[in-house]
Amino acid sequence: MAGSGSPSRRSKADVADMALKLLDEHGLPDLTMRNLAGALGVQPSALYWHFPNKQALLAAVSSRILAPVHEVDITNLAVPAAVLVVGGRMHECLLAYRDASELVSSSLALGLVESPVRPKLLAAARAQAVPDALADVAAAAVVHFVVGFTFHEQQRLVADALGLLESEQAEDDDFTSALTMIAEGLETSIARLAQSPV
Amino acid sequence: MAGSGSPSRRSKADVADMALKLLDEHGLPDLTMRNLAGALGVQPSALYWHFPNKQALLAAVSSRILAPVHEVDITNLAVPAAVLVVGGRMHECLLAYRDASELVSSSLALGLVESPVRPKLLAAARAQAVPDALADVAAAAVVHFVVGFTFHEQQRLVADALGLLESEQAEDDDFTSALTMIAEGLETSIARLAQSPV
DNA sequence: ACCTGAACACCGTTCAAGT
DNA sequence: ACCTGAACACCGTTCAAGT
Repeated sequence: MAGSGSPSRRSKADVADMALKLLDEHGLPDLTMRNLAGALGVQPSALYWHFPNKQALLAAVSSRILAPVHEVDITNLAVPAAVLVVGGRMHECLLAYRDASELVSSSLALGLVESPVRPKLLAAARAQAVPDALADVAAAAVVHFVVGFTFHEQQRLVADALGLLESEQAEDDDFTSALTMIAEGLETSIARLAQSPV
Repeated sequence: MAGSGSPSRRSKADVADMALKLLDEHGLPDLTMRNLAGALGVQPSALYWHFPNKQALLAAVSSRILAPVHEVDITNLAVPAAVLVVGGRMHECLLAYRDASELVSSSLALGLVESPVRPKLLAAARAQAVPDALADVAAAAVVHFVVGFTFHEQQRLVADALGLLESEQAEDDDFTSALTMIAEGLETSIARLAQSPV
């Protein structure tokens, strides 16, 4: 009875929080402006006071999903080890919410949210006197691999839920193996650089 | 005057061809069932005789885009070299049509089209007595990296077209560098395997 | 500052019916 | 075998107007 009589206006953060909740509970296709407005007890048009359009809203949700990646400390790690840690952390973040990889993939591609991997790897590279260019290339390989792999992984989750696939396990091992492959390629590049520096 | 009086029924292939043309000329957002029907001189509902739904249509378009990848011959190459060739060819295929990477990305993730990279790499691996499992992991890394990188690349093309970005060049060098990194990681894995085989 | 109400210009899909 | 016509149940977005 009490607590719903007030006007109870929403903040930008409230809207993004509810969007993340809807994403996780009902998936990206059901995250419509109309459903979101309904969940907030508001008209669809009200959302356009907080965000200029749906893409901007989705970018805000993407930032929330990726936020924990910024917290990892990898400055004292060798660069290949840093690749494994930051890539693994990003993988966890994307798996934490339904359809997160699809959402983040498009936000990243549109340039509406920045990859948390690049600044992390650049910091590690500078602490070890590894050139920025190499960290950039590694960051590109890692972020595309992680997002793409997790996207595929999450789609298989829904296919499994529909009972369409026999679950081939060892999915997570595949992720680690492939990420390790990228890290080892980076190690080779660094070693070659040490022999004939620029 | 002549040539348009006949009923001129469409085949499944005609529909997919026109869809690919529309994709390339107007982009994925404008590739709607209604626009496609209009371009074919047909009612939207007619498309559902040829394809059960839009996803199936898009999968057929994805297959057409990726078809050239099947033609590369890599059986006589070492596996890391095969990675570079097949990855590079896939990159070219995705760049050949507007928004192709976004389209192929979702078709692959939904499992509606199969990756051409995996069978190619498996063939190369078997010819060199490299274990299937390693080729599988490499295929996953390559396909996700290539699709993700090209997706990002194509989004930047539209941003450039809108005059939003100063064109930082060397985009293609970045692709090759990162792909090479994956290939070198694979080489390390193979070398380690040669020292202590299963 | 934050929201309503109503409208605009679209979507994908279904299905009876036509030829 | 291939397509029409009409409908159903949706979308994102805009904008004047309210409080």
